[in-house]
Amino acid sequence: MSRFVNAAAPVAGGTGQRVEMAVRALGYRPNGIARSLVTKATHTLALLLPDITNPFFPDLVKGVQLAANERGYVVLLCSTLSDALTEESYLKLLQLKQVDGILAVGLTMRRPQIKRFAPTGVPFVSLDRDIDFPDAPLVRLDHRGGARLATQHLIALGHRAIAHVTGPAGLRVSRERLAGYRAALTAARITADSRLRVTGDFTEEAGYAGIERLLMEAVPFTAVFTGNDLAAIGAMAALKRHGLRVPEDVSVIGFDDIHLAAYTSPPLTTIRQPTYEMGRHAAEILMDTIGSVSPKRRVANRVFEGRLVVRGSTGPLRGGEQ
Amino acid sequence: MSRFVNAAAPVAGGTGQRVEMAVRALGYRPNGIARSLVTKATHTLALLLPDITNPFFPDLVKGVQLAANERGYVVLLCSTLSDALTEESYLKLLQLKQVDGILAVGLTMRRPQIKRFAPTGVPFVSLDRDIDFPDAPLVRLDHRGGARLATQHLIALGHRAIAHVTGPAGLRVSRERLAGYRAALTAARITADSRLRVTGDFTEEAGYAGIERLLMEAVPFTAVFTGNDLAAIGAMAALKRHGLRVPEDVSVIGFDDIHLAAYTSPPLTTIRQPTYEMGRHAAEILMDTIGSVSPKRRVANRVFEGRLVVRGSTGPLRGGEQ
DNA sequence: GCTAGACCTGTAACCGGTTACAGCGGTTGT
DNA sequence: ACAACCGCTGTAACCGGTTACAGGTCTAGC
Repeated sequence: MSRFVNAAAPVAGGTGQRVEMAVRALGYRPNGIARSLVTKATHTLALLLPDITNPFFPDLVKGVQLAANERGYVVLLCSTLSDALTEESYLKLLQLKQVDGILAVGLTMRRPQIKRFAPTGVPFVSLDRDIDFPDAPLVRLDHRGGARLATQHLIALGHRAIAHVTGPAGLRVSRERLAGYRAALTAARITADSRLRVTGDFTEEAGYAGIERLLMEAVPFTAVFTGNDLAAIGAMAALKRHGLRVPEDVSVIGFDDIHLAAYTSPPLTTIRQPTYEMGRHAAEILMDTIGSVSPKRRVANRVFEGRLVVRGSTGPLRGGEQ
Repeated sequence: MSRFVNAAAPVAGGTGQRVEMAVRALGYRPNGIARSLVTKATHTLALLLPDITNPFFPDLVKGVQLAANERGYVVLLCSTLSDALTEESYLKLLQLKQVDGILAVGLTMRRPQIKRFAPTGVPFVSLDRDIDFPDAPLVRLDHRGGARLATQHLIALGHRAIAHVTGPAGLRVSRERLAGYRAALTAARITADSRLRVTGDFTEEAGYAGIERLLMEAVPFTAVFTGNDLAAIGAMAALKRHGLRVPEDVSVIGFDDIHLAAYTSPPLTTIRQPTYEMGRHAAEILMDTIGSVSPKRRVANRVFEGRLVVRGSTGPLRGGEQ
């Protein structure tokens, strides 16, 4: 039977035909569970991410998905809601389900929980993780570099009073983007004014609120670099609401280059993150480590670079005061 | 063992402790595959959809996901790319993997393929399917009603020359929305001008191209109802590009109410589709039919209604000509 | 003509759980 | 004091495949 369906061993003509007839007659459907039990391979990858609703993720999921399918793998989607407990319970569930590998984006678990999981030996790769996961390759974006690019772009346009709406406090991504922003400022000999920095959380609401707060505190600024595109969209809405034009009065630059960034009004200038490629790459190195007999062959980490995409939301500093 | 981990039968105190110690000492991890082999339940749902990248889907996925998790199910995501062959091969793969149930959005498979799959008896529910799937409950939106609502809104604002950028030709969804558009026109005694109808495909590009085509052909219109929000966003970009203001010169209404509709400029008036709830509901009836011993208890179809969400992209007809 | 080897087929053990059933000690009722 | 019964524990069969191994034919070589 096994020999037949998998064409593993040569089967003489007559026998082959007989088996085939039996297969048809009985309506035989192979059972992958039984197979997995003995082969110990489920050809299933798990993808853990905080929330599929974040427009940043679908492209990544697609990359993972297509790469997986090409090699006959299937992907299990898990929404962690950025909750460490959910993450941990998922991890436990996934090893119960015997997935062949796990791919996680933005884990928030703390070290003790990781320690508990790490020894299980399930191949693991993380995307943009926040903390150290032993022996798991990491694929990530150079957030610092990207943020520097964004800020430099604004500086090149003549802006000096550049505000920054950050991502959620405590996330490494937020810190790195903030660091890039500061680095660019310092390099241009602009002293960073801490009043120009407001904490957000990567949502439109936070972008909107961030601008309102800056306006309320009456700190003058002519440009804003938001932690991501969603926040930039919220920021533009808030600016418009207060009668400020983008980019004439205030330039806005985001981060991620989500699909819709090209269709806002004005179209959003941003830092493009090669999301699809990152997902694809991550899935591929994961499947590579699954296939390899020696798990010791550590795959190197990989960092992708962001790219500046100039659209209509940024413009040169105007002569007058804001 | 089984008795212990599942607390199925009473276990005397002493034995319980001994087992627990052994579990710890040996680092025992239960194997769900072996369990599934005998119980014939994998606690896995599959969700087939065309392309996760379409902003309409993430909310739906989230609904499915959360509902599934609440009952201890896990979801397998499959991108069919709207390709009948991919759909069929996925279906085959899924029954190999012994998923407990399948949830499909917008299948494009033709009847013979369905016939081949149907007898397998895997619980199935479809969302917005295009063709008949025997004995599978269907959850869908009343697209016709929603489109009517949208068109009526424009009519109520005084518009009479209302264009429509449709969805992909051949999709039932497109036809139903078109039918709703026509029904509203007829009810208001406006004769539908076929030159005002242009075929799109639910993308920004199509919305953009649709407007350009209308403008090029110089058919006067003061309002546009696009097949979905993405197309509306593209349409607004095209209008702006040609110096037309929204909503002063042309009103635009979309369909779906994707997350970003509230943040376009102007914010998009649209028909809200309760995507999250639909996903949740679909997952729930699927799990219900899995649990029920008698598969004969057909769950009734369910149709959700769209709701008009008025934002800034529609306004009253201005006095002058367009 | 006989033996070695190649090649195919049948058989049985095994993957790691669940479950039906048998067995055993202890308690209760009379 | 004995039988009936109850509750817990041990055992073995089974889920549906894969795989190692032991035959059994058939051909080829000497």
